[in-house]
Amino acid sequence: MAGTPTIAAVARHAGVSVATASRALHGQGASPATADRVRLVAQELGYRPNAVARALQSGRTGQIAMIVPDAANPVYARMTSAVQHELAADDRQLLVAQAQEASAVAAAIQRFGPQLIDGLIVVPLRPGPQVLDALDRASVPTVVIGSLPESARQGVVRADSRAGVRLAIDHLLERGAHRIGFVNGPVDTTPGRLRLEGYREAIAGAGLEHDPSLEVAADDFTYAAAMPAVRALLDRAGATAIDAIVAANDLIAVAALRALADRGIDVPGDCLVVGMDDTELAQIAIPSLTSVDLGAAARGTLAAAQLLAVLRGDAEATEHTTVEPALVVRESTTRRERR
Amino acid sequence: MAGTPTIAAVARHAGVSVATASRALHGQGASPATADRVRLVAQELGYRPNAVARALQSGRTGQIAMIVPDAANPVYARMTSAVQHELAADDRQLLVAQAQEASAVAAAIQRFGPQLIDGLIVVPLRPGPQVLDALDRASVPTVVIGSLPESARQGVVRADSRAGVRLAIDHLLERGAHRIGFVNGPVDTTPGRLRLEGYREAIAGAGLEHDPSLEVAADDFTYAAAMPAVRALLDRAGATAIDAIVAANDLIAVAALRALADRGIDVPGDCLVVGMDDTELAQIAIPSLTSVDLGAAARGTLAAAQLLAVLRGDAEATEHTTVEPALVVRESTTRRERR
DNA sequence: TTGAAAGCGCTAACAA
DNA sequence: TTGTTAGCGCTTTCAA
Repeated sequence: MAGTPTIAAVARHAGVSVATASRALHGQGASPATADRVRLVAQELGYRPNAVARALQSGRTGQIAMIVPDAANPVYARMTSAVQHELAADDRQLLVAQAQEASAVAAAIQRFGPQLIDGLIVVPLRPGPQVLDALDRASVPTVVIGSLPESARQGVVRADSRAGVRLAIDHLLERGAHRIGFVNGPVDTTPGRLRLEGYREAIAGAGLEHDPSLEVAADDFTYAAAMPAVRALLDRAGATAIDAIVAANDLIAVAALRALADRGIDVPGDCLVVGMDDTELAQIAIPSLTSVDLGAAARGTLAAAQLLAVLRGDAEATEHTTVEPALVVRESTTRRERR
Repeated sequence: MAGTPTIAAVARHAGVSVATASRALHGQGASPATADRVRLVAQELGYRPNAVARALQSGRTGQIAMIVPDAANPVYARMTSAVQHELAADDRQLLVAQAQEASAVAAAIQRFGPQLIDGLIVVPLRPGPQVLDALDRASVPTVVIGSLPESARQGVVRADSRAGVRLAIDHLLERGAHRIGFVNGPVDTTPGRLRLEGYREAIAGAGLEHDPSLEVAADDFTYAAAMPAVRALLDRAGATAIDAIVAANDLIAVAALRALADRGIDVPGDCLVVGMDDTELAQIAIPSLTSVDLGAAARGTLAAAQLLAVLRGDAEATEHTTVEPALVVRESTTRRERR
């Protein structure tokens, strides 16, 4: 752009060398008088330092990229927002990309090579060989939100999905549920696998027998994908036979609410429902949704903080952290009293 | 990073000059044999071009920034997603920032100076003098999604809020509503102002008298902010006196559904409800929500396309486009037949 | 305290 | 077809 004044222009107008102008603007090693004059000129000219030139010189851009599976899922909106907030405190920008399939995630990671970013936060649903390989090749410090092998060189912040599901099921048992259905997301994803394990452990731990007909998996962690899965569960199990449903996330839980309502099954009167992630959706739903907070915001904050620490050289790049879940009880598991 | 090979390393290993290496990799003006050899060496070394250096040289980074008021509102998730999709086709990255207050928006615009971006898409809720000024100072081509004065130098893509509200109200009148309440967002925002105008026009156009007690405004376009506003409306107007509610967006509409349910008022039996934006929330809600599609995705796509055209030099920077609204009818305004 | 000069990694004139 | 050279805007040695 011809219109954008460079530091050379500022220096010329101020009658100093480029180096002096740089020092004056940077704040170090120029006489107060010179510094003031240069700053004034810069102001008048509307000088703004060119971030690209500075980045080339310094090797850092101040930008962090984040790859999430589904930007439309409120849980990632929450996570992203937490990351952005944490980064803003360090005056860094967040760049969000969306990729779900292993190949797309790998491609996205590769694309952020020695690029315009200083660090990377990846939320992989399916951390298979392809993704792990791409992560190992990433040329900037990387923190993963999700599960990775212990040996992984990347920093990891994870939820405790299994404990979360157990929390949900213990709660349902307490409220008198006996036949608890489970609507999962895809089992080939990390959360899908862990949540199924958590479900089976909790059922077994309660002394209930394992009934495969109570388990069903949606093709995706979305409302649309969950609907047929929920319907299949209700058809198969016989609607009255189920007295509670645990959903692998809030979108799936809301689909369950809808499917139950369509069949005239009252929640929580005839069937209890628990979601996971504790997104805004849980408050909004009618009835409002009991949900397991898997610490989305906390994970985002921790991941961002860890990445910043690594970039500052303050921390090991490979630290693994786990965030504890918490149950938030709402109407979908509470017998009605008022109104 | 010491580990990242530069083009100089590739050139050395291939026994050619840096310029030849660049040409070989770029695909122009090198002999096939040389090109193959250089590409092979680059492959072996794991060479990845440094985007920052390229950007400094070419003056473009391939990055577009977008500033939205509220990343958690599904309508912006939708818009952002559409933009990202459009940009990806041109191999560009999207950088999303969140800012709502005029000062924050202005600051965000300023921060993206001769920075790491080639273009900017801004979605301002309150395009006051401060924001307009910042927009005029933006050092990259900018497209605004929202309303701006005709004289604005920026490209503009806008929804037709007024027509949208009219669509909603005509629909409600058709379904027999007589006393239609309106739950707006903040009136000092562009959508708030236009939607209120649309409401009044439509009411007047139908020959109904203007009743200020039917109008209420939330402090923000969110579920939480809408709740007290909806309650105030119901309290004030007398719950039975209202037979339909138009909400300024889906989040507010869902709050209305909740407040009505809390009072035992059946939707759509006793009161019809229409939302705006036609987000995923409208499908998810129970009852599902009739909503006016203001073309969020279309606006995103158009804004991105226009920005790309400007960057290519194919288009005027100041084009103004309006997207037509469409009504999507669902349960919240449909008397029940099945189930 | 200041200036001259080198260089970050790359592309593109200009010569050869 | 290839190499040499300059330069994008900035920071930072090294001298003065």
